[in-house]
Amino acid sequence: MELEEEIKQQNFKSVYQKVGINLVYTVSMMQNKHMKLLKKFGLTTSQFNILRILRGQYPGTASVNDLVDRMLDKSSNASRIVEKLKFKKLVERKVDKNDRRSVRVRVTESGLALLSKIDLLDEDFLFGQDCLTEAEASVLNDMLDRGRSKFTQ
Amino acid sequence: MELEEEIKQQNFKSVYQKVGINLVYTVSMMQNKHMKLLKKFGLTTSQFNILRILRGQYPGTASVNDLVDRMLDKSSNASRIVEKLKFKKLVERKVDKNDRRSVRVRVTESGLALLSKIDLLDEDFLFGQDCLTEAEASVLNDMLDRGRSKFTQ
DNA sequence: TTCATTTAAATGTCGCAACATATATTGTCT
DNA sequence: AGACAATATATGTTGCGACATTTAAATGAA
Repeated sequence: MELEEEIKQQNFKSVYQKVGINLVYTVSMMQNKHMKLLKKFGLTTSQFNILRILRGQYPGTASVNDLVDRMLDKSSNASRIVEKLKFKKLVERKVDKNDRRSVRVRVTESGLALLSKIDLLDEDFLFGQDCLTEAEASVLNDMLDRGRSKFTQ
Repeated sequence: MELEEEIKQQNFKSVYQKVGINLVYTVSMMQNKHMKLLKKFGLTTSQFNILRILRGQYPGTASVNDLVDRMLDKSSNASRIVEKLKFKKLVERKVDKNDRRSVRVRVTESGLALLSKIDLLDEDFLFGQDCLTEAEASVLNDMLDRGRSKFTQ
């Protein structure tokens, strides 16, 4: 369905304004649906993102600081999120021997198992071949990269 | 800057996965920056969205239900958001004469004035001609429309 | 060594969003 | 009319995110 119908707004000032609203609206729909999926596994979006970053490091570790850097939604609460994941035994923490201010976080076996269960369903949240050709997807990535340049602080 | 650098992740499973992450990341950057602008005017994103919808109806009104329907981030708290806007004298409320369950909400002069101040700065939050040609922007809108079809409930 | 500065993480506080439920009014069926 | 469902909004509760502050440890300069 076209955006105009979905949000019951007929006129945009420009095609650029429409892109802006379309981006926000589309991504918020994606995220809402994804959130509902994650909730079935007892995870919030932030918790899931952190687990995924940790999987990328496995069997190595990441510090809380690394996590903040790499999170899509940079959150100042990373340490509390890690705390919750630890409570669920999805990650383990250990003070860094070389720098005792720092904490090394590693995803557990059980965390990896949970992630791979979610992986199976996660494909559904992508614009896939049914929506875009690979070439189109590349173009889209490029446009996003160009657009994002305005927002890097 | 390319996504890979920004989030310090080198490999994606597919160009489609990269599109997904790119969308989330780019929109979250847009929104963060927009939020900071709105905060200077004492508004949250939801409050701003509601004001804009009401401007679209001006000098007419919208019910709380209309607002929920048209909000980009559908919120069950629309009535409390309206309450806050009323407290700031940016909107006024009146019980519907024909259906006394319903409330008619209208943006005030002062609300419109605030919106037009924000309008002046709002252009900066768009992918503009500096990023995309009009033709590209149309293609982007079309791709988003196609992608979004997977998420309509 | 000592003291200020920087860095990493944790914590306190506040407001908003999500979800469930309540209240008031209207519509519908018999 | 009376009972019950449907609709529109409001409200109670809970948990998370944003921001500021604190604690602890490392670094660096005098």
